[in-house]
Amino acid sequence: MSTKPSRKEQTHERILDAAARALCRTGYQGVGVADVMKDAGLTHGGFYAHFESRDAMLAEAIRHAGREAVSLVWEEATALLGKGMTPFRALVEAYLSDRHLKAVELGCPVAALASEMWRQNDEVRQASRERVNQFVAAVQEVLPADAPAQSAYVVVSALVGTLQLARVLGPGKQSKAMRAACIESLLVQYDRASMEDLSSA
Amino acid sequence: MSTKPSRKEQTHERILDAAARALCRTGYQGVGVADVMKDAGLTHGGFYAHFESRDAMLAEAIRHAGREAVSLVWEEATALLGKGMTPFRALVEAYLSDRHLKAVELGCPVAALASEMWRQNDEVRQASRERVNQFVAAVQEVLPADAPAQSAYVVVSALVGTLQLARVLGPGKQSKAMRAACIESLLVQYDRASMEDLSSA
DNA sequence: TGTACATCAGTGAACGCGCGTTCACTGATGTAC
DNA sequence: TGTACATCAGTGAACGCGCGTTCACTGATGTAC
Repeated sequence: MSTKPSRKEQTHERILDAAARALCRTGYQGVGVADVMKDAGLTHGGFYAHFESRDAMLAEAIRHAGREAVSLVWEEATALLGKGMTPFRALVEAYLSDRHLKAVELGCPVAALASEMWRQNDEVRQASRERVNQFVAAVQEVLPADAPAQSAYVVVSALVGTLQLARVLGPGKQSKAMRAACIESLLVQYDRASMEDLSSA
Repeated sequence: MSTKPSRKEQTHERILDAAARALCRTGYQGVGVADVMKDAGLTHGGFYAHFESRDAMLAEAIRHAGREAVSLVWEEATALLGKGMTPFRALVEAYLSDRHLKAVELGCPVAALASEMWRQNDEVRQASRERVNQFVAAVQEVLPADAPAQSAYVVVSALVGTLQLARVLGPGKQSKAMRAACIESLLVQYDRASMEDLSSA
């Protein structure tokens, strides 16, 4: 079905890789056209053969960053599922794992960008909003069916807020303790079965 | 005790007002020296008589923004206290009020800046960290004494995350509903008395 | 298979612009006598 | 009270720099015959 990507498509992908990383590392305003191209092993002049504008690149980069983050968190969560955790708990623990805390460049763009999102222009803000909604939908998938409406939003807010604060305050014991407290709070609310496991252990 | 502020001190305060507003509106990287001075009714040349550098201004502006936010949220919370709410509930409802949602410029700098904080240089990051810690301390004050350790962090994360997401997704019914869900979740966890009021009403 | 040509991804110099910072200067304020 | 002078907050031109964007060009790839 999918044909082998052309030379240009491969280059495009490399630029997006660099752009998504820069986006999570430096924020929307920190992403420079020349730097991104350099990271992708190119000179800046070729940029406009790949994107209509810097903003168009940002919009694509957010989607790309979202895919990268899903793959990182999913990988971590799969390992935890293997240890017998519920899907909800695996997601929460993977999201607040040491690995995700440190891997800003390949991690969740919502955590990396949330406070800047509303300031962006329509194109970029819309792409950002979609990423948030996809995150909410993913959480919805692993929530018990009888969870109250809007629970997925509450969970996402808690995860994003906690990861952001942990990155500002940490690393250290404080970061670890506050992430653990967030996990416990979410399990108490939405995954009683896991909590009983915890307290009996 | 406090003497009348000098002309220069008054000017300094006007610059900080403008800087704090710009900071919450545009993020760290969006704050321009010339723009801030213009907003304060001055020309850009005088800037370095007031601050050693742009970063020094940012650090002061965060502290100023924190004071502004405390005053806004406190004012809103006081009104709710008058209606008989517990201090905890008043704080949570004030923080997630329509007014705070809309008043980005005068609102909480943690919500406005959290995802950018860890990227700043030592001076600015340190000032930001202190603001976070003061927020946590304020929440600690209104939490029941028997709340688990780290609860204040969990509450702050939830509040900050929710306000950020509400600003990206809203305004509209969705924003209102998700804020209400966050409030309910926090009351269930940390203010059972208020929750019983709610369910009996 | 080999040659001639068209296509096209990527190069690098150049552009206008806004930024943070510096500095010689101005004009108002306040002090000394 | 009035004059002369020192202080100092604020002005505006200038600087070097990095940014997003444009464009004429190069050199490699692929196609036609």
